Amino acid sequence: MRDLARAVNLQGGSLYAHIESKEEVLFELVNRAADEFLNHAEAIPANLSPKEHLERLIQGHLEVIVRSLDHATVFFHEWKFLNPELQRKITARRDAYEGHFRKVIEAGVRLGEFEVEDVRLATLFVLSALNWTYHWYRPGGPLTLESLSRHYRDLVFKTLGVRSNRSTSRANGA
Amino acid sequence: MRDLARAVNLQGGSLYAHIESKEEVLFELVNRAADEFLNHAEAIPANLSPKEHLERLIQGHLEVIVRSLDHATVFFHEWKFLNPELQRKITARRDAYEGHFRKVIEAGVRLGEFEVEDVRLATLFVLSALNWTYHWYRPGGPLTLESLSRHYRDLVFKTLGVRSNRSTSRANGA
DNA sequence: AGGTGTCAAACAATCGTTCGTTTGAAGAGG
DNA sequence: CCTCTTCAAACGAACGATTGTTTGACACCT
Repeated sequence: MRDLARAVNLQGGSLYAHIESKEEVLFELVNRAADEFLNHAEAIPANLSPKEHLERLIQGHLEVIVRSLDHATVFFHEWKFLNPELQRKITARRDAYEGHFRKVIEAGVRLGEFEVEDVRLATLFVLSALNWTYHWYRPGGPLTLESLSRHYRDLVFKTLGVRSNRSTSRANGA
Repeated sequence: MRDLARAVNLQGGSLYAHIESKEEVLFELVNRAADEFLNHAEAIPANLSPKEHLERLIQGHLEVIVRSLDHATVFFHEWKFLNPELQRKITARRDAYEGHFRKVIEAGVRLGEFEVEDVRLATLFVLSALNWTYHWYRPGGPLTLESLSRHYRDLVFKTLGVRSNRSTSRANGA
């Protein structure tokens, strides 16, 4: 808390003129990170095909992680240190977010765009691959967000058994 | 430290007759978790096909995570709190472990078993999907390790563009 | 006797938080 | 223009608890 205070040019105790407790601040942090993910997902138009929709979900997800590495890290980990009631609020939002992915994959399977044995496991698999990005991606490196998004979109599509659209994956055949 | 002491029926300070410091204990924990992963990987026979080899790697990886959730959690996170020198020892072993996956994927691409644009990114993608398992898998639930391994193996194979072996993934087509 | 392991106590540092006081700017009344 | 009051914001010291670790005395085993 004293570190936080110093960051806004305050004495440790002075923070408590503005906040209730350390936990309240943590919740605010985690919850706003949840906002970032959910806002991206909810801003996607509803009339897209599952493939297009999922591509946007992937882009948004990676964008949030890459552009706000710290927020993503807090979102993925620190909610465990909230009290049970606040934890429930966060996990509810996380489940809602996962729902966006699951539903679009379900729709894709229904329309024959995807071919997947177990939608729940496939959703988990895909989201896992995306989430872990915060462990290794460092902005300013050689890999741009756009390049990462394209590669990961292709990998996800393969994972979900997309058949057509060989345009991008037929490059090197040596 | 007092909690650790109580777990072995000792007083807090008595621990220091056996250990150097808290950091030493943490390193031991993280390093032994690294052992678990590496031992599994190194026990795989060298004469397998890339597909078989990768399947064993996936099985071993998930087995370590599922059977020692706590160890895996510590391995994935707590190494960051070691001093730089000890951190290097851990990341070196992690890189070696990732190398097992990368090399087998490389070999698979070379032999035409896999079809992948960027081996590095594909390796990262696959390992990410596997690693995240510790976030949600809970032993004793409806999903057995064996079932998880099979599903994830199929998903990884699709991700890596495996063409043949439709035996397991042609079950439900309604 | 001589280690070895354990205890209880204490250590300095740090934690989140509280509290009484001071500060400084804004508004009211003359 | 000056005073007086008000009030939120900040200070700085202190709180009780907890942190990792050290110390010296005591007991046990060879």
